[in-house]
Amino acid sequence: MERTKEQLMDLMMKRMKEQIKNKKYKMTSQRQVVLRAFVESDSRHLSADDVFEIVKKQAPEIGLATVYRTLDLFTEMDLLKKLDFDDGCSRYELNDHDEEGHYHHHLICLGCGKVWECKDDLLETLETILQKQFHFQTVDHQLKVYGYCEDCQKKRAAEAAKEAEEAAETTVQ
Amino acid sequence: MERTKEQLMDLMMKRMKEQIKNKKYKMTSQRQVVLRAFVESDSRHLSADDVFEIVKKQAPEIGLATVYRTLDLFTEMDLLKKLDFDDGCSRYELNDHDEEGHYHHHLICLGCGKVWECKDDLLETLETILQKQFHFQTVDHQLKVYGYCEDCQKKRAAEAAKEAEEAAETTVQ
DNA sequence: ATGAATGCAAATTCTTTGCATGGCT
DNA sequence: AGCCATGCAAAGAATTTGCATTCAT
Repeated sequence: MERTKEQLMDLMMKRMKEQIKNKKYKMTSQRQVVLRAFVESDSRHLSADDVFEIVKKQAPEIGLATVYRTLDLFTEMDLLKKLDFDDGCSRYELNDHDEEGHYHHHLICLGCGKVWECKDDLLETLETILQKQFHFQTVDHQLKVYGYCEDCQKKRAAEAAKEAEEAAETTVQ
Repeated sequence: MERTKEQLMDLMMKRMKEQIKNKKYKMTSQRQVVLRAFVESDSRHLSADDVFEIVKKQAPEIGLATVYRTLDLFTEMDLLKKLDFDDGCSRYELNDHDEEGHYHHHLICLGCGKVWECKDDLLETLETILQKQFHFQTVDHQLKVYGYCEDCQKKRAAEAAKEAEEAAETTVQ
């Protein structure tokens, strides 16, 4: 069950390399260093600037813009998850989805802003459980559900069909 | 069950006036106009700039800064709820919590960005229900829970006690 | 009359972009 | 070689702040 940081780094690197092969991306030292920042860091939720500060130690010449671009890319690659804790900047966490579909939730303290995590084995009477397990006094919650509405599902299906068709033509040629 | 816009406006105005009495706030025409923007608007989730554009028609001299300050104030007063749909700005909605504790959730389409609302009668197998009721294909969700951690609960309790004490002293004098 | 609220403009903060240069593949 | 990725600086966008003035109480 336990996994060392090296093993995690290897796993994430493997996942990055898979995607780099498929798509037209390149492996760069900057990208490795950014990924490592997340694996090594003790704090789970890093902002672009947090990452920048960490990464400058290993690669002093790196630019903040590169960090932003890398975070975007990793999010698109599903290596990271973009989060928002209402603290004025986007934060990111490693997306190591070991158990499929097991999200975790974020408890944000209105007093000190600290963020706690809780597994989602339980979407039962949420607040009762938060109270019991975390002694967290819930004031409010906001659930955001991301996905595709009916229209966009159709659009995407149509696009996928068209792409498949084009791919087939290319192969024939 | 149905409520006209005038009734809603009256209700919200009443709630504002209550708070203005208690605290040291003042009733201004700008604040009324901003509140009205939310009551009258057909779109439920307004950004600061949306509000600014609406409100300029009624009060052309108003400043964007005032809109921001008013939105903050209303949020603090619990008249509005601050939302975040990942579209680069904060949005606000009327907080008319008729049925206590009945939140609603936001479905954000990854394709077109449209936002849907669903009542929270049901925090059962979420995705199944979203699929059935909204034909919404869930890809991911993010639940944010706001409240107070154990430490802050203690701090707040202590502060409340101190304030009560001071108030008592003042009364005695 | 007093202090809170406003409008305006400048300042901040986070993030993105343009472009010349460097570095994977 | 080709072209993606980088660094830097400038641009953008959302939000906040300072300050003189206005306005509610």
